[in-house]
Amino acid sequence: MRYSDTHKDETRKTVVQAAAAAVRSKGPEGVSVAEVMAAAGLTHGGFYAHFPSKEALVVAAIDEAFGSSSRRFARLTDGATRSEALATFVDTYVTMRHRDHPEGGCPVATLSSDLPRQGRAVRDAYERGLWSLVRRIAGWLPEGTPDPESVAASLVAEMAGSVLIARAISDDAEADRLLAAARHRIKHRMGLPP
Amino acid sequence: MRYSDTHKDETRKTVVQAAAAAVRSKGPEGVSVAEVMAAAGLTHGGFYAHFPSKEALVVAAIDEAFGSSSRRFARLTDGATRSEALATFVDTYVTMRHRDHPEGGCPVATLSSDLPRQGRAVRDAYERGLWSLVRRIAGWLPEGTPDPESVAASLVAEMAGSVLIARAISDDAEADRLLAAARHRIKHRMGLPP
DNA sequence: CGCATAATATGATGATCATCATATAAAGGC
DNA sequence: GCCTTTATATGATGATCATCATATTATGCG
Repeated sequence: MRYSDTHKDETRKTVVQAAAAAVRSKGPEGVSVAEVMAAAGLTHGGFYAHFPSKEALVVAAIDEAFGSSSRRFARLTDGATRSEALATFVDTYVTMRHRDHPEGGCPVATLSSDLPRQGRAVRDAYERGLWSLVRRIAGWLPEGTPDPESVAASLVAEMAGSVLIARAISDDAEADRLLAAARHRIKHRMGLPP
Repeated sequence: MRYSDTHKDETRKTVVQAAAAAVRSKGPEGVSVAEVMAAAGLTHGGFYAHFPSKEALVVAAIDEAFGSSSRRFARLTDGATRSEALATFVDTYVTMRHRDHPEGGCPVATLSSDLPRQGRAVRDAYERGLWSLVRRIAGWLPEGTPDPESVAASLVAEMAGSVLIARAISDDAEADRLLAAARHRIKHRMGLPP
């Protein structure tokens, strides 16, 4: 073994992270293999030593995107009560920062409309990530909430939809106003303090 | 004038309608000029006699998509009261039929994540259509609703988000369950009868 | 310090696509 | 029925891209 045992794995990880950002900012079709490799500091040629196809990269990128969001929220809500965690989530998600940084944001608010056009492997990866997000949120709902998964899915729908709409609005102040209103409405509905 | 005055206009309209469907089912980048022309019963060559660029076609397609949705709902809600119109809208939008037919559905639930990556002309067309949808819905809210536009935008967010999520869920029964739950929750919140 | 090999780079290849140049066809006035 | 003009078709062109074949580099063992 001429290179360290971990060298290739580390390279692969770098590529996947570059892809996770690129896929979110430019879409699965909008990004080229060469571009991702360049972003990872490499050239396109070595790509097929790491992935059997571009689709496999997209799958890994989606897993990574959901995973890193998930890890970030786990950190943010560590030790918080259910309602604190939920409030933190809403306050972090429905924001101008999220609107303006799709590359690091929630894949649901970035890839949703591309998804039905992707191959099965990509759709499966997305669905896995989506369910894990929904289940996490369902776990933050008040105990005894009936059908918590569908409530959580509705919440994700409204939050992601709000960010998507805010992205379509060119006027920053207007977008900000809509996001703030959505945030307050959601928190009010969930019985959270403003 | 060797062809009838309206011949070219009619052809153009056919092309735009084909594009409106194609853009929604395959995305602005996923669709090719030749494909759209073929769907309209033509070959690709004549395209530039009708449009200066593919982008111009996408703009026209988005206008048409929003316009035809808008005309359909105007027909459906003709003569209805505000709350009837709103209920009809929710019951038509948050459905499996809409989930399964993006090509004829709401552009918000189909193009949202592609949009930030498009050129200004396309984004402007989308924003125009989005605002007109939001204003239409705002007009159906109970009189005296404060900040009706942001309430309407939230509604669109939740409805479009629900359809997007339902499209990501491979299990039809599960998707149906989520949509029904979202529909009931939205109507309940708006004070509408189930 | 050189060598075997894993990791990456360079450089095709063939496909798809927007765009454009040129050729053909259709349609109504004469 | 023919001829002019408008509308459409055929057929490049150059760009981008996924994929693959081959060359080069870098690493640590002997």
